[in-house]
Amino acid sequence: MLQKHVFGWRSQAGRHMDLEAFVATKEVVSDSEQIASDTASAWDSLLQEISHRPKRATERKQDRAKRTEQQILHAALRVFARDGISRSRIADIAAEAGISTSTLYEYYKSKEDLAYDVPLSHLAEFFESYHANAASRTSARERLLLYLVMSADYAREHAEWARLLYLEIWPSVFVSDTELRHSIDDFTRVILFLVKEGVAEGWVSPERSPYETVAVLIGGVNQLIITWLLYRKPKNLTRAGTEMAERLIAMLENEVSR
Amino acid sequence: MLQKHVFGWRSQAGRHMDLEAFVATKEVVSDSEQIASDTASAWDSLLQEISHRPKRATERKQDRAKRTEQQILHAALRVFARDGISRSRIADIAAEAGISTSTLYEYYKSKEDLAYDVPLSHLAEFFESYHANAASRTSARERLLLYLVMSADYAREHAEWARLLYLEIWPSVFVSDTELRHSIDDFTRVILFLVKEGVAEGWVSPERSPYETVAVLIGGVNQLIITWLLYRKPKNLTRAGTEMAERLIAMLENEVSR
DNA sequence: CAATTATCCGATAAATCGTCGATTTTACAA
DNA sequence: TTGTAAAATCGACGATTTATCGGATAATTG
Repeated sequence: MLQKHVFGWRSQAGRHMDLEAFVATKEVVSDSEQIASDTASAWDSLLQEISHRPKRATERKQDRAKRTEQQILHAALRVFARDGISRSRIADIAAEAGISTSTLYEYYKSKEDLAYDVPLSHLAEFFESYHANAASRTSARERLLLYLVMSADYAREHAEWARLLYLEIWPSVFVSDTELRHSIDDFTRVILFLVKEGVAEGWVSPERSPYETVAVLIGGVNQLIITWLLYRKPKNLTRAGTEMAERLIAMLENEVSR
Repeated sequence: MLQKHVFGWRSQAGRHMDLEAFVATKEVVSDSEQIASDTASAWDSLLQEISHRPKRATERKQDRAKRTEQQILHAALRVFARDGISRSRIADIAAEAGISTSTLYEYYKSKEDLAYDVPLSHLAEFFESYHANAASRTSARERLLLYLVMSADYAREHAEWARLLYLEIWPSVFVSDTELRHSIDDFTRVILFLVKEGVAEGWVSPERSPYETVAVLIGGVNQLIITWLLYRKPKNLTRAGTEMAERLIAMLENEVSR
């Protein structure tokens, strides 16, 4: 059981992207076509990396077990979203999944462990969904707009999951050193990347710290989502998310064009 | 024990402010002096209300007990901030406070109950501190700037408390129907009030939903604070908070002056 | 089909929460 | 000061929940 911690846990696969991108952009190039292509490839690598981050170290051998794992995750999401993590009982989740309590412990070593694994699959799905939709967008501005709009809309579509992630897990300190933390960090890395591209494209002020700009963007959208999750206001989250995203980007543009 | 829930709990005192403010501003007035005075009084009433929101229904009779209550709150803050709420043990908190576990239950009926009471006193202190500092500011713009800057700075000064509030409690759904939820709502009400004043003063766009504007402001500042709590970046939170606040307000101003 | 491994579960240990009655301390009036 | 009722404290104990372990059952492999 301890072995799980020592290795196999939190694989480092896919961590080489930064180096590759670094090498790629350091190549001596002369025409802007080449540069654009490099940037594009860095963008693809980033998306590739974040959607392929490995989920679990231990892989189940039997089909039945894979089904059980899915049932546990599904049941846990339902129960956690209904009762909140701290009020939820492992026994309830196991019952909901149609297995015994001890079987659940065969899959997850603690309630905390389970809670941190539940949001992962949806997060990966979001990244994949974004990856598909972003293919047609060429400018960083369009990509960023889509990203912000989609994150609000995804929360609306998967309210149980969003409730768990945004209201209970996202800010928690104790997610550190967790696969989930890496995925959450990935979420912000995408925005950071696009903001830096925005500077290159000339519609984001180079005078401002990109990190501060990221905080403004994520903060605004998340605050909107959290308010919706808590009070179901605004009624139409999709539209509010679009308006918020467009407004935030327009605000950034205003900073340079004056 | 159930009685505690039925009454005495979550006092409604101070809930009449809205009505009073409504009546005041509906008075027929002709000159702008009078309007300004009314607005000022509404502002004072708001600050008055939020800093005097009653803390607990049950008041301790003995000096020793009041000291004990303080010791519990102090110990709980330390332990919660160190271990996180869910990992903290009531026994540890009691030990840290120098009392027995059963005595602690004499004061708080559950760990959850305790966790939701801990942030209250600091929140009240923040409001009082702001109230004092805001006295010299006359425009809504200055008051809002001060509010945002002070909230970031207060988090820096009281990092343990901020860690508890921002990373564990603020977004939690289960704070609903709690005295704490009212205080957190108060926090946003102040900003909402100032945003609406900003529209009247002409530097906030009337085309935008005030609620959306509030989300942008709170979201940006909170995201900054959360990032600092998690990663201690940016190093200098006070300066970063000031920059963030000034930037956000400038962004709002940009929306109208073009 | 036998051997091996993976999965599942009932029984039970361990940890933590929360309660109760008895005891001590405090506030205060006489 | 002292008696007394109320307030506060605590140790012992019950209840709930988390987590473990060894064996039974099912799947896989050769």
